[in-house]
Amino acid sequence: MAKQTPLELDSFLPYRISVLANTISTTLAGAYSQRFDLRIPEWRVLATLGGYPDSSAREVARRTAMDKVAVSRAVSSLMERGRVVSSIDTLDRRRTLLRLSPDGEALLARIVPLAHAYESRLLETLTRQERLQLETLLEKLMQQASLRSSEEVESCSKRS
Amino acid sequence: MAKQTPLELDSFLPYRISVLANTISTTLAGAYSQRFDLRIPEWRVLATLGGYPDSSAREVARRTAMDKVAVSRAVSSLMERGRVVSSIDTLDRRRTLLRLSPDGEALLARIVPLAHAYESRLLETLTRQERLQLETLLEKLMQQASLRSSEEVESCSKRS
DNA sequence: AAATTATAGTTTCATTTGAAACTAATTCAA
DNA sequence: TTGAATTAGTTTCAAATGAAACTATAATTT
Repeated sequence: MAKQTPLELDSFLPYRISVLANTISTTLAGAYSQRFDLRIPEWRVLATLGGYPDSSAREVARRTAMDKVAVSRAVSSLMERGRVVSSIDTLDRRRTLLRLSPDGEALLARIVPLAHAYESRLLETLTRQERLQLETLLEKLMQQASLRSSEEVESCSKRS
Repeated sequence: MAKQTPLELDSFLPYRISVLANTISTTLAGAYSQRFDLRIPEWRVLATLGGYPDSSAREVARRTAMDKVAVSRAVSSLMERGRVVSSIDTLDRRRTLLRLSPDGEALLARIVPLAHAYESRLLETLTRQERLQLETLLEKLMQQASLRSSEEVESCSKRS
């Protein structure tokens, strides 16, 4: 032990969550990325358009918490491969409405089971109760995480 | 609802954890990155060397789950700024032993409270019980996540 | 209705990242 | 012990990412 609590990285929550998330993303992406030639941002757009056809890029960005550049690139790539088709919104010609092509639908239909299987695997060692707890915890953490977290943190550092 | 369960991204666990982790990392990094001219990989190396002086780059990589290239770059940058010093291991001259300089120690001492404050903030809405549950859940999830997750997933996709 | 401001989306450029090749030291095997 | 295989760490190159500038359309102000 050192001066203060020396910050054991292994038990530091932000770090643990980051490692967990990374492991999950990488593992899951590994299951479909090369096989379907689909990177994570594309997968997210695909899944979103599956649920919300005729979204604009902006709407997809909002739903996925991706930034608009990432969405733009993912959409281009999906369109090149014929997985997404677009049409101009006649009411607002700045907007492009996006939807899956039949190919895109088919691809999504193949990946969804993979995704669900992986999710099940993650959850399989949890009891019913623990799954409910997880729900609660994710919600609470997400809420705290996205608060402008600066106040305490800043005041801590102002002096020194 | 569509064909099968259409994969609502908002309730898809891998996605939720990824968004949470991203939000946390970004927020936390925002609190020290520009102020101390320290990026996330550097911060991780710094924190690790604080706890485990005279680690080799390899050891740091293992502890932080970073890859060796990232460690190498972070170490270079920390050394340029005089925050880390190195010495060659006389028993194995391939290895470089790393430790914090006094400056590095001082920097770490300033950031640790910020990190702890942010962690506290994340946890502050959780009851004592929920914190224990979180502990259990993170462990279980991490264990499942890092299993070669392929079996089920692959078998699912082989056909179709 | 002309000029200003705002919004949707793309492109550009600079930075970050990762994989693979590389250098140097060590260990193992014949 | 020489030669092959390992291991530590760095460098190189190509791909991914993000911020800011840019284009085009729409909404607002005067």
